[in-house]
Amino acid sequence: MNKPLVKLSIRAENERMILEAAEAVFAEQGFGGATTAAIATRAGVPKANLHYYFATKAALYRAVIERVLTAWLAAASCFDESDDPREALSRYIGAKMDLARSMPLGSQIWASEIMRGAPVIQDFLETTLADWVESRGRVVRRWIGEGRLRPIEPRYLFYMIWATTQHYANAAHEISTLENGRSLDDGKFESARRQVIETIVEGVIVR
Amino acid sequence: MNKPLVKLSIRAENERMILEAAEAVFAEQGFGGATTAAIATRAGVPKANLHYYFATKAALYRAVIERVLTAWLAAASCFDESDDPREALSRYIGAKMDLARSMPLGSQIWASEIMRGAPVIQDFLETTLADWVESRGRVVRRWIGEGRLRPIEPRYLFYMIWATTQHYANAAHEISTLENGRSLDDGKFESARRQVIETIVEGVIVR
DNA sequence: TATGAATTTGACCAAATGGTCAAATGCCGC
DNA sequence: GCGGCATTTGACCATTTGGTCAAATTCATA
Repeated sequence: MNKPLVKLSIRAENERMILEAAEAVFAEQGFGGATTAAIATRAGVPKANLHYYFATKAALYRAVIERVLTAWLAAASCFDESDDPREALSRYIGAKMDLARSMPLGSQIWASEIMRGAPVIQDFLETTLADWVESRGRVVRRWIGEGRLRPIEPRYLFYMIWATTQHYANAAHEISTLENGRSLDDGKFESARRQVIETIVEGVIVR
Repeated sequence: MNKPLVKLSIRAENERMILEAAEAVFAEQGFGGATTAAIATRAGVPKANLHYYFATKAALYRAVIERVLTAWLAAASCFDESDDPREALSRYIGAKMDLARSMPLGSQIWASEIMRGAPVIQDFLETTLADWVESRGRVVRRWIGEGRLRPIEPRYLFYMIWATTQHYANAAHEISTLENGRSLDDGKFESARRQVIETIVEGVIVR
């Protein structure tokens, strides 16, 4: 029998619980600082059970990273939804902000993976990401040629977008400390989102 | 005898070597992933000798963090060197870029400290940083009132500056992968620096 | 150069870590 | 309800970890 929408198979359900716990622990402690015991406890299963579903800590980590990667690709595709620079950039930056909002833990893991020298996602950086930067860089250069964008280096623009949007996930704790101890509610996040889009777009667009 | 400029005291010299090694290991592995053995090896001293100078791993970590904090304060003061928004922002952003360039490891440790929930620097966030944001936020609001800046929330501007500049340290590996495997040379870094300043300033200034 | 303090270090330890295993239990189609 | 598979789990293990210690060595200075 199979009622995936009502009750997932035992395997699927347990893997989901473990992945969720792993995401939280990896995000807060980093790969090195995370322990399988802590993850198991947080998931509410004995450690041996965790190792039944994920053979090693590294394999579990890879599974977590893969989810983030999928989400990254979805957001990246938003860049192509328009040929107008203002609109394309707005959409892309907005999608990245939403990603940071909806997957803060995944975004943090992404950041610390890169700080470690990307041992797991190096291949992704060299292939998919490099291609994306190359092709979207050409689009940006075309806009510059058409006099619609100021003469900028596309990569440095991408870095700025990635950095700023990710910051709302990576530094969520710092931000909530500075916002009277409360994390951004939906309204405040929405104004931050608008301001980030507006500032970057105004910063590069020719009026 | 005391020739501090030619030969530091044994203590000062060894502490420096250990701190340097610790900075590298903490930056790459995070607090949890770093081992005192790895730090000692990198510093070229036996582990027991490391513990002679720094009683615990946490104490060593705190000592490393303190150096970053000092550098942060120095850069922060650049905001006040002018009353003209374009100039003040340019100077501050430039100083932050230089900080990321000159202390990339420290910046990475800073970032992962905040991702962990700032267990060590929470006090700094609540006092010094909150005060800085409050007072410089007032300056930004004054500029807005004078019609020199577009109506923005100052904090979101600071977040953008911090995020973008730090990214050049945090994501140094990702960046060098995207720059044909070579890390930014002085010339490229200088253009990135210029573009970051220009984009943010143009993004918020009223012309 | 004698002396007390600072430094060095190999050997050691208890706790924590990632991971294993085999026995027990649950589940499901027949 | 039976047989075979998936799942669960406590006990266990080798290695690594942060940290200690006491004996040996070096240093500064009187």
